[in-house]
Amino acid sequence: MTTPAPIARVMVDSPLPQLDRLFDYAVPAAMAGEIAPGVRVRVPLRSAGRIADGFVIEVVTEVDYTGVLSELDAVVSTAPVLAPEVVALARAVADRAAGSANDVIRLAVPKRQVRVEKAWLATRADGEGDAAAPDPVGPAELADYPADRLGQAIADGEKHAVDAVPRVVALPDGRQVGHWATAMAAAATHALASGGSAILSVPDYRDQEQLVAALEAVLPASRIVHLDARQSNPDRYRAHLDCLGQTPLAIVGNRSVVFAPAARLALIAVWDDGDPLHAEPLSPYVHTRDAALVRQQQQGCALFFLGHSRSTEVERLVEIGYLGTLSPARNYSPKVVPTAQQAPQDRYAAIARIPSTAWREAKAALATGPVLVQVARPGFAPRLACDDCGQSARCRHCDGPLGTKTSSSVPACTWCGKPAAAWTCGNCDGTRLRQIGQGTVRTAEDLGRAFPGVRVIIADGDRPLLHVDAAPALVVATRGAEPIAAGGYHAVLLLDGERMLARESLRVGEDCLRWWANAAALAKPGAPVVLVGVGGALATALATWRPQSYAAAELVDRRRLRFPPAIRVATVTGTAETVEKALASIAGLAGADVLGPLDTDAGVRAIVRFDYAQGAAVAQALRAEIIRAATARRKRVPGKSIPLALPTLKVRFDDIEPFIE
DNA sequence: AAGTCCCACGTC
DNA sequence: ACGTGGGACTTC
Repeated sequence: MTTPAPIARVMVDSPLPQLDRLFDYAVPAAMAGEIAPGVRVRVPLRSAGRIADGFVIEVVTEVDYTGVLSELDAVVSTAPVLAPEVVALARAVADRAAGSANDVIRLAVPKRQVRVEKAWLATRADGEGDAAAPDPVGPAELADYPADRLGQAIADGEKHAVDAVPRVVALPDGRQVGHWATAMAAAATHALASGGSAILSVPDYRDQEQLVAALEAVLPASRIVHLDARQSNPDRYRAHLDCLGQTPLAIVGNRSVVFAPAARLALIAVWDDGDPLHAEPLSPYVHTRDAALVRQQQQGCALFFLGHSRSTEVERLVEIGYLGTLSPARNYSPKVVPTAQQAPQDRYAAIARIPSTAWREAKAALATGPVLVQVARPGFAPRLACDDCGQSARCRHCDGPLGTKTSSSVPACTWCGKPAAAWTCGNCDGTRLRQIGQGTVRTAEDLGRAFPGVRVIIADGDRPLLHVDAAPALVVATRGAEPIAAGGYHAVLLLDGERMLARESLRVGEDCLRWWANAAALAKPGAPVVLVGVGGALATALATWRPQSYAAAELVDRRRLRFPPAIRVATVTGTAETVEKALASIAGLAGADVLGPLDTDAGVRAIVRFDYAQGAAVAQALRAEIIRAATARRKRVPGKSIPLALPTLKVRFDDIEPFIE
């Protein structure tokens, strides 16, 4: 009996939507021993001359294709770098967003590094990886949550919104981290102890630093892997290869870590899912949260969304019963003091725009420890305007807004950085500039005068700072860049609430609450957190430490207005013709409506709104239209022989940018 | 995207 | 009758 000839089903790496599917190739006898799902191959495409890269997805003996099969051109390497569970995830999230699985795979598999790969293959051949017993892991205690609840949830593969404890804790080695990091690390130990991996996604390197520190306190270093954008490509590739092994690992990283290989996955935990850094800016724009939800469904692992506040998306999932909630065993609310703008009593406090309550709290706290001052923007004067007509000053080169970085520096563009030496107003020909607003630098200078003799520390994008000590100091930081103070801040002043709320976005409210809650969580227990100049529902939600109530109220509004995430949206951009056809293709679907189309700089744009239940149908229909637009014959302009550019159609799901309240 | 086939038109 | 150039078509 002869064994049937193997056929490799290959995902060809191409940006073309019509090629985003499997192609079947005969496997030459010489390659039969080398191919397996996940290996990189080179394949002929269309004609002998053209060779494309691809991944073997399956090896089968029978296929539906009736034509003559081409043969694989070459096996690039025998390392199975594209894991089957990653293929399934890429396909599913791409389908959900009417995008290409290839685009997701490009995010999921780092660029090949030959040396790194050879070294990995060599250790694998030795049997080293699997033969050596992995360092043992015991489940760490999840103090502050009801006994065993989180551990049980992981064992049972439950899905939860987890309310983080707003405290700073000291690790055994003395490092200070947010309590959330220790909770996430402890959850990871439960996953690993049960024989499964844990994927831990955080928005930025600052959070990653805390999480890694917390993990190192409870896990052997051999069980921790990081995969993030700041790594060099060889490091990233090495980490990727490590994830392919059989040893359960804690895999830490930023948004793309949800696509890391992890065969026996026991837990996905996402920290602060409302942070915009969790939104993937590359097509098909899959958010960490959505990828995590899809992957949980496919692999049946536990899923936690941890946060000091709650995104409206997670609140929706809680309300429909898709996610449960896990809260700390007792109340850990920070002591929040909302303060309307009051006339400051101290002259210097007036200059520094600090109301008297805040000034008194800061002064008292500075006797014993550090005080955090959160502001909206970095630099000295974040914005400049014409002193004559008041119009915002813009850059001559790129039209970006001008600002100054220090009290003495030349005004410069905040986008392109070019100095604006001899500025004249585009509106009235005025030449004098007026400073608008106060950034970290100016606030620090003003506070230095209001609190003479006190050490002032600045932390913002230009001056990153992760930690400050427990000695008295004024720490002026932009939102999201706040350092952790040893033992917690003795007072926290949230200064620019009004300014932050002035931003035009559907998410201002939840963003502000997230920024304030994350800053409040850095306070020492019982230390005052003064929210300046903001009242209403947001101030109440922060003061009562019930951010989920705010999210729930926000969701009520979004339902009334049919705004995301009450419904889903797809932004459809293209030519008048392609957009019209795309809209026609979904016209019959119940629960879908269309805003537009209207003309924009990027072409004709329409926004489709639809219920979650219609998501698959909408995505499928729009995907078909994308392929149709990409393969449509070029049309000839009557009378001319020049072909028009290919008709294009772009579709982006769940982008809230177009929605402004 | 890009190689190949094919048809139409042009020239001898 | 034969050459060639631009488009349409397809990718296992």
